[in-house]
Amino acid sequence: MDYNFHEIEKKWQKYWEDNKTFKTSEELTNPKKCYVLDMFPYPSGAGLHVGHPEGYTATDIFTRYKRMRGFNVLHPMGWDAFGLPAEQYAIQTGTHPSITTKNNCDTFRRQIKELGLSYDWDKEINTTDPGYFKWTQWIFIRLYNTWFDDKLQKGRPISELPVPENIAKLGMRETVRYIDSRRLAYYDNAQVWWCPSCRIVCANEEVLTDGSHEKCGNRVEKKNLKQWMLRIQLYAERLLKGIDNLEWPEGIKDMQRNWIGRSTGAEVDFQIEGLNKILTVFTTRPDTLFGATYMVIAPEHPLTELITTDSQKNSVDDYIRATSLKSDLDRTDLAKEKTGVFTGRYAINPVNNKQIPIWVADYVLTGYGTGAIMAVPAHDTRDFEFAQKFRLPIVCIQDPDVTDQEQKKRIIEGNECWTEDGKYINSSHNSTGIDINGLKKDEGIAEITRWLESGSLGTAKVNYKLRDWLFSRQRYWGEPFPVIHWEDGEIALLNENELPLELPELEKYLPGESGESPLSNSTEWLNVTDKNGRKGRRETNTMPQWAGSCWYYLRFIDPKNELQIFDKEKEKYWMPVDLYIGGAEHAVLHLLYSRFWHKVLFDLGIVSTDEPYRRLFNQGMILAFAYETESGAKVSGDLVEERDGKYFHKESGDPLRQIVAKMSKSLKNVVNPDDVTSRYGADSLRLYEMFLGPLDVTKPWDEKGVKGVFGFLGRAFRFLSDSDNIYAGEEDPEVLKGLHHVIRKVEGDIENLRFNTAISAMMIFLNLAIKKGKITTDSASAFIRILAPFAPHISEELWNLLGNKNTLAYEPFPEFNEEYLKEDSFEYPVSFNGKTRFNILLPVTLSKEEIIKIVLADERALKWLGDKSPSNIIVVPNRIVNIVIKG
RNA sequence: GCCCGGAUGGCGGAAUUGGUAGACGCGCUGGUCUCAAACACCAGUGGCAGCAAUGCUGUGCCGGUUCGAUCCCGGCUCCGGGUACCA
Repeated sequence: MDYNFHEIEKKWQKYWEDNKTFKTSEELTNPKKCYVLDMFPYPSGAGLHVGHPEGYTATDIFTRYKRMRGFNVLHPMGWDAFGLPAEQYAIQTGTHPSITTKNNCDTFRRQIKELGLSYDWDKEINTTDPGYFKWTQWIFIRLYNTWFDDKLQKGRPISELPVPENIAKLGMRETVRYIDSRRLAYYDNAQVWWCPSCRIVCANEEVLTDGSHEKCGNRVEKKNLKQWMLRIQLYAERLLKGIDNLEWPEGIKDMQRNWIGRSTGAEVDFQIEGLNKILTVFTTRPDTLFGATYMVIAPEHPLTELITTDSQKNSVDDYIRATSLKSDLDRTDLAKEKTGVFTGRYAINPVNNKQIPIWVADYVLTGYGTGAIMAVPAHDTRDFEFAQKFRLPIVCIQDPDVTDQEQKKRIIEGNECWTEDGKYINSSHNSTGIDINGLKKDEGIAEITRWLESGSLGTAKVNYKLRDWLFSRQRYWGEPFPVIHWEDGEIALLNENELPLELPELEKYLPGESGESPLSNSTEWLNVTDKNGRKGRRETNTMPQWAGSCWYYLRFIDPKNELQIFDKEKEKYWMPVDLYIGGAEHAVLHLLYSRFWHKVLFDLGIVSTDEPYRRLFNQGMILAFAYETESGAKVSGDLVEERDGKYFHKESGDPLRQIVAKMSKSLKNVVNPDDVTSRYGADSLRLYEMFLGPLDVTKPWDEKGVKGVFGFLGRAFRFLSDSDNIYAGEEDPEVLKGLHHVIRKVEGDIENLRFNTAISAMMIFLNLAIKKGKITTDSASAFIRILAPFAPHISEELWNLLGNKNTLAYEPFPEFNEEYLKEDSFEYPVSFNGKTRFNILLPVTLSKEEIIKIVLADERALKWLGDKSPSNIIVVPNRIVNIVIKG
């Protein structure tokens, strides 16, 4: 019978849909549960590209396998549908984003269904649905009404926040201000990145290192705007610690750790000479205080103006003005050349009471630590550069652990910077009583920190790079904040029963140039009056796209619940997510934000687990071939022709080079899954995406490669659909061994997400079966069931042809039997001095001595030995024989 | 600069983590079928030498450990990702 994949795939997709084959069981009694989640897509207008099915197929194989192993499976799909493209389209065409969104979702859903993915479509969610974002707003209210108890390291309801007496005494206004200062969500005047092209603020994380906006590629600027912020910083330690117990790729864990950027050190107070003020610095190296020869404060530091002496005022003001004009891009770009100005003022080094000058320089950042540093040029490369440029003293206080005497000399003389360990020198002082000479770094840090704390000159301190999260955008197509700004300055949140706060209809979607959201155009929606006649305006910013994706995995559990965010029992049953697969581009932001929300919800008793995603896996990107000329100019795919395996420009005839690049519209190398499905079928597409290589690496798409798996499926179908090849009775021992081998291989490979080798093993088995010409019904049945998670349509059809009436989706996955895998002989490779010379088939029961005897008696061994005798013979049972000959 | 990956035939990739390098697939070559092509099927296929048996060589480069190294150690080169004056 011919492999008519069109018909087969249509038939079974209809069957699954009609029978709701993949509907999640609402019985929460099966102790074996498995929640398998894909990173849900933003439904763009372009439709699916071949990158999407990669992750989706992987999770689908995993879930289909788990179902066959008796697990109760939750495997949902939905749409992260708020976002800029739909809004930009609305600006251009006037089409409401909800219409665009709906159309795009319909396309995505159709395409995904055509891949035969076993989602429970009754669980579908859409972040733009008021029934969904009602609960996003609800969580925002929770964040607003939560404070972080530093002692307990836990978020608690704001009603439980103790207000210090000295603040309560100051009255209502100060009390409210205090409480507001502790809320996890706060409204603040923030210096923010502004993208003039998108007319939107961006989170720090959305600005690339070259100063461009991640979304559009245009330059961003700094701007001061009142914005909503989330105090993710307070959760830094929890977020960091939580990483350790996760079954995530180590690389992703490292990225999150680096992003949180914990560093331990101390805050040290320096008296400012001639002012009754203290300048506090953060340092990771308090042990190097004796080498601190100057200090630096950031230009934006609040004390800068005060510290500056009259004589230095002009030059400092000029410097501050110059840095404020520099974009942050320039500031980091010019990292090589340090700049700065002396303030005219001195501070007192607490370890030796020495006067040290205070400088202003933009290599010190306002946002990190205290915005001021003590500079130890001998032991910090940045300070060293600065000191060299401005001829500031460089005092070495560590005898470096180096063997090179020349280098040692340079370091001790202050001509080279040393940041590694060494014994302290020049590190004692009579009047302060401190002496760490001779100690090493770890001891020195501990000793000085103890000394600082005992004299109340400083404290041990932990700092994090992680910044608070800028949580508002000047956009229409996002979740509205459930917030009203009253004319008297009060900020009030809506009551839960007023949710969802929906978006108003607009005529114009264009945001204002100065940074106000398009929502400010909607006067009817915007202006509110309370029952006392007090006037107010709604918050016109909307939430960033991260908001909806921060908690969607929770809503999938109970998507239609109108009364609660989800049913508590269901949450308890399904959480945590057992396997989460998506692109590595979300390694930091989405996963960190999401973990943060989850921890807050956990602290408030809303969810039952501390972490949302137990096991994470990142699929690699799928690249495509592209073409460039000899000079490296890229050529659009439709202008390329192939002749004899070489590539030429269709118009100019110039020879072209084949390269591998990201799929992009401009290169015209985007592969549309629909094209592949129509030519080879969904099963082939699925199989090929998995066969291409390991799931986690980037790999190039090669259309020709699909033929390989298509051929495999075709052979499988023609062989197994022909009843002449299937017989009842005893299986051939070789086939039986092969079958159990492939069962074991596929089972292990699915658990470890190594689908490429699983497919290869199935190919090997099929080749064997075809060579033998026939297999038993039992073997055919088992083979079809191990193929099913990978290529479900063809498997259902073959299962049906085998005489089964029902879907195989819940049939047991075959178990391998160790008995059939046992070998009674092994073909030993015999090597001489490590080089394999011949193979010899021996029973596995032989002892080492017997093996040596037989091998040495073999005439091939005699040939290689010649007249020499072996000095050593190594026998590794069922592995290898190695004969060592000296000379 | 720092952190994390990676480098294996013409190509995508395998290799039980120290034990026969190149599984499986693509491509290519030859053959069967066909008027021909496509499909399908059979055989071959790392490189060099040889009619062949066979030999030599071979996992980015240099060195080391080992009976034995794609795998471990030291030193490089190149490529990819992340991050960047974070004190």
